[in-house]
Amino acid sequence: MNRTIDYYTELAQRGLQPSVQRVRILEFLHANRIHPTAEQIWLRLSPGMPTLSRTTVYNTLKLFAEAGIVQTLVIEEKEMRFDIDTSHHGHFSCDRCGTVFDFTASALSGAVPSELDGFEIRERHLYYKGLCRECRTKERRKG
Amino acid sequence: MNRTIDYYTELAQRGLQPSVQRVRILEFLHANRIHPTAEQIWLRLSPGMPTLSRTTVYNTLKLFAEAGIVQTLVIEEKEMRFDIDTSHHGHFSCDRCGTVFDFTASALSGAVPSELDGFEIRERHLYYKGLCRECRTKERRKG
DNA sequence: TTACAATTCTGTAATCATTCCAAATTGTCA
DNA sequence: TGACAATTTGGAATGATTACAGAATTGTAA
Ligand SMILES: [Mn+2]
Ligand SMILES: [Mn+2]
Ligand SMILES: [Zn+2]
Ligand SMILES: [Zn+2]
Repeated sequence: MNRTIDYYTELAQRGLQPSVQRVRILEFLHANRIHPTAEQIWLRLSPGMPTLSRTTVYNTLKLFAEAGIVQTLVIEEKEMRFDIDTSHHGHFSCDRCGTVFDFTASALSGAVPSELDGFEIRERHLYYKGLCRECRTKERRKG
Repeated sequence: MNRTIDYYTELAQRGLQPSVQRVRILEFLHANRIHPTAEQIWLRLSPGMPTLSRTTVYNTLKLFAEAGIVQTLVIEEKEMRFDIDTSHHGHFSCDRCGTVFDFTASALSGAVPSELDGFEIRERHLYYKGLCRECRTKERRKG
C-alpha cells in the first residue's frame, strides 16, 4: 500500500497536476486530522522540504478548496483552518488549548427555515466554543 | 422619547461609563441591524464626530462584547462583525452582496451531542453561506 | 471652584495572516 | 532537445486588528 501513489492518482483524477508539493500537503491533511492552519502545515512539512514556500501552501489549499477536496473553517478571527473531511459535521473550538473537535450535527442536514426561501445555500457551518473536557478539568483545579 | 438618554442609562446600568463615543456606537448598533464591522461603524459615525478614532471603535466593541451587549460573528475570514441581537439565531452571509441575514435556528437551543459530554459550551453559532434571493435572481439573468 | 488621580480617547506604529507579483523552476509534448 | 505552459518561490504589499504612550476628559474630595 503506497499512500503517495494513492494521493498522486487522487489529484490526477480530479484534474489537478500532482506536483510533489500538492501530494505532500494532501498526505498531511489525510494523516493529521487536526483542522490545521496553513502555517501549521508549512511548519510540519518544511523540515522535509526546505524550499517549500508558504505561498505554495496557501495556493494549494485554495486550489483544494475550489476542487472540493477540503472545506474551509472560519472559527477564530484571522486564521482559516482546513478540513479534509468535507462531510456535514459540527466543530467545537476550545478557547484554552485551541483544539478543534468534530461532532455529529443533524442540524446541518435538515430543512432550511422558510425565511431563506429563494436563497441558494452553498455552505452550512455549525460551531461551538468553550472549554474541552481536559481544559475544563484543569481550570477547576486552579479555581 | 430620547434615545440618547436610553442608551446612556443602559450603559450606566451595566457599570460602563457612558461616554459620548460609547453612547453613539450603541445607538448605531440599535438603529442599524446590519451586523456591521468596526470599520463600517467608524465610517458612518466619523462624519458627525470628526475626532472619533478607529481604535476607540475597536475598544468599545470589545468592551461591549465582554459585557454581553453584543455578540461577535466570525463568518468571513479577516473581518469580525458585531450583532446587538444576542439571542440564539442563525446567520446567512451572501457571497455576492455581503449582506448578513438573520434566521431562526432551533438547533442552537437544543441538546448537545454526547460527543461533547463534559465540555463547557460558551457559544454556539450556525451560519450558512450562498446567494441571497436578490443576488440569485441577478445571477440567473446573466446566465 | 481647585487639584489630582483615574479613566477614556486619540493617532501612529506594530503585528500577523494572507495575497500579490515577477522571476525561477518544472512539466508537457511535438 | 526545444518551446510553451503550469507551478513554485520568496520578498513586498495588504488590511484588519492591536499595542502603546501621550492628550483629553471625568470623578472626587478638599
Ligand atoms: Mn472537522
Ligand atoms: Mn444577527
Ligand atoms: Zn482544551
Ligand atoms: Zn446578496
